Amino acid sequence: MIILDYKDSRPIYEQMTDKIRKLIINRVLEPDSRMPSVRSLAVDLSVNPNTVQKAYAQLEREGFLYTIKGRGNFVAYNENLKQHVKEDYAQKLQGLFKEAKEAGISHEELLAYVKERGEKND
Amino acid sequence: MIILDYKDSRPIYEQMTDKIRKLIINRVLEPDSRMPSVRSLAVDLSVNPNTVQKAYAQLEREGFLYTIKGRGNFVAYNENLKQHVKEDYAQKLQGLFKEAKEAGISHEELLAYVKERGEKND
Amino acid sequence: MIILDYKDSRPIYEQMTDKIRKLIINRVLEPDSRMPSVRSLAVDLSVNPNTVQKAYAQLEREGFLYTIKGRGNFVAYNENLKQHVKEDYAQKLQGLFKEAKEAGISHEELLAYVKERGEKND
Amino acid sequence: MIILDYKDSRPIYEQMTDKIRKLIINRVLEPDSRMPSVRSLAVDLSVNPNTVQKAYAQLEREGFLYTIKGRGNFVAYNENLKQHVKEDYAQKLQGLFKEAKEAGISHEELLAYVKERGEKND
DNA sequence: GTGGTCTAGACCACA
DNA sequence: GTGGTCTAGACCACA
Repeated sequence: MIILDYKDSRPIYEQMTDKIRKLIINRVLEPDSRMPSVRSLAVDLSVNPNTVQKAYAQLEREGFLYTIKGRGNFVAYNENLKQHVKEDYAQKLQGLFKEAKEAGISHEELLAYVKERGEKND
Repeated sequence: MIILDYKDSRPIYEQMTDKIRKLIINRVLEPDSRMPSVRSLAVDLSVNPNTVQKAYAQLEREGFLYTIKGRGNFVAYNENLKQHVKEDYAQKLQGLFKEAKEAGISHEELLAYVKERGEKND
Repeated sequence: MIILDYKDSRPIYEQMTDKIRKLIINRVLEPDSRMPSVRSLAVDLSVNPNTVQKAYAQLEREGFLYTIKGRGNFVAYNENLKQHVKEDYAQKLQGLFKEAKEAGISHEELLAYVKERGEKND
Repeated sequence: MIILDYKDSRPIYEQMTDKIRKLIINRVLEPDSRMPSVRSLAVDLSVNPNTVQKAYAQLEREGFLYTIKGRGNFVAYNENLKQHVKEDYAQKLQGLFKEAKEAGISHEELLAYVKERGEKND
């Protein structure tokens, strides 16, 4: 269920970590289940094995995967992870609000505007 | 008033466009006032003239500066620009909310969390 | 009656030659009448005298002005000039049609489209 | 199929964008096909890689190319592009007609003259 | 002096 | 290998 968008400006390995992370958080990939091997996933996605390796390493650093040498990569979900993710989005959001404020737009103004926009798109 | 951060991962020319854009939007740089010349700003920031040139060209494309050959670059603020900037932040915010939602975090939950965090930091 | 647009991308001297040329062709500036001196026009338009000089020299080359040393520049209209101008526009138009054709747009298609557009703008 | 004209007053990168744009619009370069790499095209045309880079960046901004870092530049044709190009020529044509009118030449007169000229050249 | 273009060549992230 | 950024420095048109 990983679809890569080559026209996306983000690097491939980042698209992969993002998608896999979501799959883990939303329990689509079950805790302690085995991930596809680097090589097989590389073949499936028509991507360089280096790229898959890079994505797995990144997710391991973040605590979403753990590796057992010779056996493979496994899903490492635990409740703390969701908290980390929340922290992450909270930081990004605060950064965005701070930037907007520097550009003369309060976060109330911005939220009101987004709400209005959202309704149009419904 | 432009300080470059070489530890920042963003390219120098992008840091420059971001800072100058903010100065223009906040009216620190007045409409139709002259920007420092490509060369003088390059010397001030210890940066290559090409890099300043790239930043100025970008800002011209965005409508924040206009250029008169042989004369210099000038601030081109008009009221439409703030609207564009607002649109820009609104889009980013919607993108962030959408992503968070995919990670299992509603935008209400995220905003509540950010509010709580913000109060701690006060 | 010469208004310069500093936000126009064309160089100042070219804007000047274009405007003066039109004034001559349309008989606003009468044949054999005296043009303002380089210096006075430079002052009037808040422009470098070099720039006025360049414009006058260009118009002399094209046959729209003639110079009498120590007396000034004079309007040199004669019927041939209009023909030259017509030739000039005809060439530009053919160039445009040729380019459009290379981009896959016939001149009939283009003219039809412009006509349609024009009616909307009325 | 790209030939540069060093006697042309237009900058090299602009000649390149113009030629490539035409090749894309006319489907000589097929959608999603890979463009030559920045470096290889630079060598082929005996031009600096920065210059090719500038041309590709311009075409990306215009929507004719899309870039995948580490992979290359790809043709991004879609039907909207032809419409944009048509708009572009229509605007130029209207500008030309307006100018000619100010010089005392109606667009009917100009078109008739061009038609006559064209027949001579056949 | 001022911006715009270009070369030669380097370094980096990504694949 | 591939694109993106950057430096050092040159040359040109324009004012």
